[in-house]
Amino acid sequence: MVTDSRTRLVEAAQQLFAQQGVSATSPRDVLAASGVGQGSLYHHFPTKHDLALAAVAATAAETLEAARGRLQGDAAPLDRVVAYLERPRDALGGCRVGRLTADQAVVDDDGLRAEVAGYFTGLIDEVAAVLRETGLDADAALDRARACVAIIQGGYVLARATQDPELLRSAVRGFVALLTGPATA
Amino acid sequence: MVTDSRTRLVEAAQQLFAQQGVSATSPRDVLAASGVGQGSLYHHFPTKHDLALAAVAATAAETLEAARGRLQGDAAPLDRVVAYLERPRDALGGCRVGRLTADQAVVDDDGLRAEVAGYFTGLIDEVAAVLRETGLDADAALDRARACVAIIQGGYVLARATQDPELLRSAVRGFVALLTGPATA
DNA sequence: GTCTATACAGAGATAGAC
DNA sequence: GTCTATCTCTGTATAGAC
Repeated sequence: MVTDSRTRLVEAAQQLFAQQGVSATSPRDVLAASGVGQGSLYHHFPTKHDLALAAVAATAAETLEAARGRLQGDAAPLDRVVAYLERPRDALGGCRVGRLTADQAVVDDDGLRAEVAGYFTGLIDEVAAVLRETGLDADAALDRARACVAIIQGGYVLARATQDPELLRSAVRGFVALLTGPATA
Repeated sequence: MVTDSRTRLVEAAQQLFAQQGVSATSPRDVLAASGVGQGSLYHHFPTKHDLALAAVAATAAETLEAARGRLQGDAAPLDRVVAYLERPRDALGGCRVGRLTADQAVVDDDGLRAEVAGYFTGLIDEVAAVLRETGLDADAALDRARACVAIIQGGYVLARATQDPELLRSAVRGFVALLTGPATA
């Protein structure tokens, strides 16, 4: 079965949003990338907003699921968090979800922002749950989980600003050294 | 002496870029905000790119200077870093410089990106220098300085995503607890 | 469901008068 | 140096045939 127009449109939009953001991506761009005709786009998605919502929701869900997979497993809790932090990333591309927070049109739209917010709260909750397994109390685990997620997002910013993936790795290294304590530092 | 057109244009552009980013801000927006006429804009800045360069450079320089001021002083080195991290910030607005890294047009432009990169490398160097005063070796200080800068940038992302300034403060709290060690944690 | 053609606003810039 | 008028291209969407 050939992929249908609707699916191709959403997948093309996801890719373009990851590269250029939502505001900078036009319906025409999506049409060209998907190979679908103009009539089809506006049949499936009456407005650009409808398409954006579908694409952002799909990206947020996929990304959160991947992270959840990594944070679960048999390894020791702290090791799983460190493995999550140190996982290879497309540093120069940036986070497909996090970058959207710089797009004012996304933040100003309740529907789009809810998808982005859901990704981050879901990810933070997951990390916090793993940290609590280490014996940390709930409040400290939440602060520390937010720091874990923030260090990745901030590392992306540094890497993109300097066009040097090493800055993401370096920031993570500095953080992990603090996280694992004097024993490993 | 009344502020001249050129200055008013740059200041208006700085404000608009902080709110909407570079790509999303049109020359017309800048004209309206500055109260200057169209002829003047294109007299002082032949293209939008010229104006963007002037405005981004000004913002990067101002922001870096402000940070330097905070990181110098008589307090103990680690206290100065913590004070820098914990300083009140416009969490929902985001970093005026860092947010630009999500704008592909900025990253793809060597001139604009150089201004953004200069801000971050300057800031990181400053933090690293202060951390070395604590006795940390150069490599560890650099990793840790990058983590400090990244935690702020990442905290902004979380705060904007959830529209809740508390997430920036919480991420910083989690990081500072690790940074100041068991003594304060 | 999909196609082509068309509409209309705004972005970015130029022209030429003052 | 500053003004108004104008130009072209693209973003976003609609119309109506197939």
